[in-house]
Order: sequence, then C-alpha cells, then structure tokens
Amino acid sequence: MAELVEQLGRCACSEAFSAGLHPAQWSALRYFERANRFSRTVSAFAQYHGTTRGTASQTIRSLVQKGYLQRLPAKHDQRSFRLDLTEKAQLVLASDPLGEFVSAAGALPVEQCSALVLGLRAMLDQVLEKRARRPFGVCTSCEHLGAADTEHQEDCGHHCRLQDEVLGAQELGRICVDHRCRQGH
Amino acid sequence: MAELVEQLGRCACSEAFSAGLHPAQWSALRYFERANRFSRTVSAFAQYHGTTRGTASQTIRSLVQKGYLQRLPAKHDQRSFRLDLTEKAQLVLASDPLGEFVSAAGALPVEQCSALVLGLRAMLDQVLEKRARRPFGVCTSCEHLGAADTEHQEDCGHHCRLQDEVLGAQELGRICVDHRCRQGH
DNA sequence: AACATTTAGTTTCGACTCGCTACCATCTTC
DNA sequence: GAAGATGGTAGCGAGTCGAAACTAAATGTT
Repeated sequence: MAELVEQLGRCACSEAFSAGLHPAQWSALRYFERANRFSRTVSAFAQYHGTTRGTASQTIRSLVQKGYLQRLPAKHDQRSFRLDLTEKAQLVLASDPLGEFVSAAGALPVEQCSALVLGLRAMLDQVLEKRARRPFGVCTSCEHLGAADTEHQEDCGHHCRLQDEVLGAQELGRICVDHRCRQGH
Repeated sequence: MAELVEQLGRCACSEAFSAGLHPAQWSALRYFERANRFSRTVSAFAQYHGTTRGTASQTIRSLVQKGYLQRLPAKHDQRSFRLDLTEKAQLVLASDPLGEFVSAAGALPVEQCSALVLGLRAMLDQVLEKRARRPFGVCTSCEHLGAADTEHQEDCGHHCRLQDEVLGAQELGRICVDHRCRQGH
C-alpha cells in the first residue's frame, strides 16, 4: 500500500520534468486552470499547494517570466494580483503528462475505476484533514452561493454572497479558496 | 481523477520534508528497507527511482554522511558497494509520514480498500509500462528462484540461480533489480 | 594476450525547488 | 489614526534534477 502511493507519487512527479517545466510549475498551471477568478492569487495557490507564500511566489514568478501566466492588478486590493493562464499555457496543458494516469484509469473496468476514484477521494480527505488542510470545493456546493437577485434580472442566475459578484455559468465548476460546504453536503 | 492523483502525489511528497530529510532521501530509505542484498546499490536504486546514477549517487552520499546508510564493499565486484540501513535509519523509518496513507486506507471498508489497492496497482503498472520501466518484484515470483540443491542439504530451502546464492526465508519477500516474472505470473 | 565495450560509481554544472526568516505595502479593525 | 492582519517579495542554505565528463573495474571479441 505505502509503496504504491510512493511509486505513483514519484511517477506523477518525475514525468513532470518534461517540457522544461518542473513539478511545482505543472502543479501551479493545473491549479490556475481550475481556479475561479477570486482564487487565482499567490496566497490561494500556496494554500492549495500546502507550501509557503514565499515558495509559491518564486514558482509563479518563473511561470510569468516564461510567459505561461499573466499578472493583472486585482480589482479591490492594491496589493494583490490576479494570475491568468496565457494561450501558451493552454497549449502546454493540453499535453499534460498526467493525462497518462487518466487514460490508464480509463482502461480499467468501469466499476473498478469508480471504486478507485472513491478510494482515492476518501484517502485524500483523510490525509488532508490530518494536516489541517481542506480540499478546495467548487461553487456549486458552496454555502456562499445564492440565486441571483431577481430585481436585477440576471440571466446567468448565480451570485456569490461573499464576493458580492455575479458568476457566469462556466465559473460554477471552478475551485475556490473560500469554498465552504453547504449543509447536506 | 487527474486532480486526485496530483493532490495525493503532492501530499506524499510535501510531508516528506519532515525529520530533516528530503523527498528523494525518504524514497531512498524506503527502497533500501525493501530491497534484497543484491539490489542495495546505487545503480539499482537509480533504476527503481527512475533517475540517473549521478543523481542517485548524490542522494545516497548525503544519507551516508548523515549516518542513515552504511557502505560495505561488494563481494564479487571491486567497483560496487552494498548499502545497508543503519539503526538510526530503522528508527526514522518507524515514523514514516507515509504511514498516514496506510492508516487512512485502513480506515476504509475492507472491500473498498482492496478495490483501491487493485486499482492503484493496475494504474501504476500501466504508467510504468508506458515509460519503459518495470516494477521490481520479489523473489517469490521470480523465475531465477529454484529449490536449493538437495545435495547441500540447505535447510532454508531456496536458492537464486542468477546469483548462485542461497536465500534466507526473510529474503524472499524483498524486491530485486533482477526480478523476472515466472510463467503463470 | 591485447583491445574494445559495457558497467558501477563519482564529480561538476546550471537551473530550479523547498522551507525559512525578514521585509515592505496595503487593507482592516478598533 | 495607530495596531494588527494580510498579500506579496527577496535572500539564504541544503537539496534535487538531468546532463555530461570522468575513473576504474569487469566482460567480450578478436
């Protein structure tokens, strides 16, 4: 069991040296691909990645220098930046070496695959809890999500009470630092 | 799916900074704990770890300096060394942070746990194959393993035809660089 | 026996990661 | 408006990574 996780983890990391990118850099690109606009910051990534802001800052700096991330000043905070993927990053993510794992899992019988996903999820949750970290969730299951104010007649229909901003339909599936589980999961 | 492996892999690596040891160093200690005496060498570890002999050499050097590994001259090859764990290493391995994963998996329902192990194994095998690497197996399933020569009346009862040496009972479960799968798995 | 090739291991290089500490600048809170 | 929290950066030392160049010993070939 331990060896399996160890080996698998190492594999996931070692192939991550391809394309001139390092494991932490791949990890960051994947994060910024999946995070919503409120969570595409240095601090949020550091939290997700379980590292310090200092380390995260360096990782992101090199990605900006290489042209994979774009820094935009944040709306309401002069200290902060929002980091967006560039087209170059989208391209390189399309050939993510981690895809091998997905296709390997896909080759399994359907029921075995879903058992695998369940088991992984459960194991990850346990370990994260032990380290006082939580997995970032998506807006759909967040207690901050409310129906849009009907007076404004918003057609997209969703709204984050924490940020007090309207969310597009494609944003609901993105992960967020501020995610809080809604009652009843 | 991809996120799960990614997160899990990162967790396994990041906690590996405890006890003043780095991820690659933990990885090495775990390897030398599980490898048989023919496989406790720099080259074998490099192969297992999927890295170069140069890198492996550095990792091992620092472990020797810190007193976790012991260098013994190899029997039949003047170029080679055998690396054995010291007591200090045994102690630190007893509190391996990867144990968290094992206990997390143990907390799952039995059938879900075995499904997880099967799934992981299958996924790992697929990925290793894609990278032209193979998982090291143990003597029990190796085609080099033969019953001991009855003329010598060996009581331990097992013998490696490749090394032409007798194996103790506790050695049969150790992993080996030279492992070759016997027919019929 | 002499030469060539392979193998085991080391060293050095440059780019990078990691956690850490110290450090600004800019919000919040009182 | 002062005190504290928060977002981000800079520098340090140890370590990893692959790659390349190198020694020395073992093995193969003529």
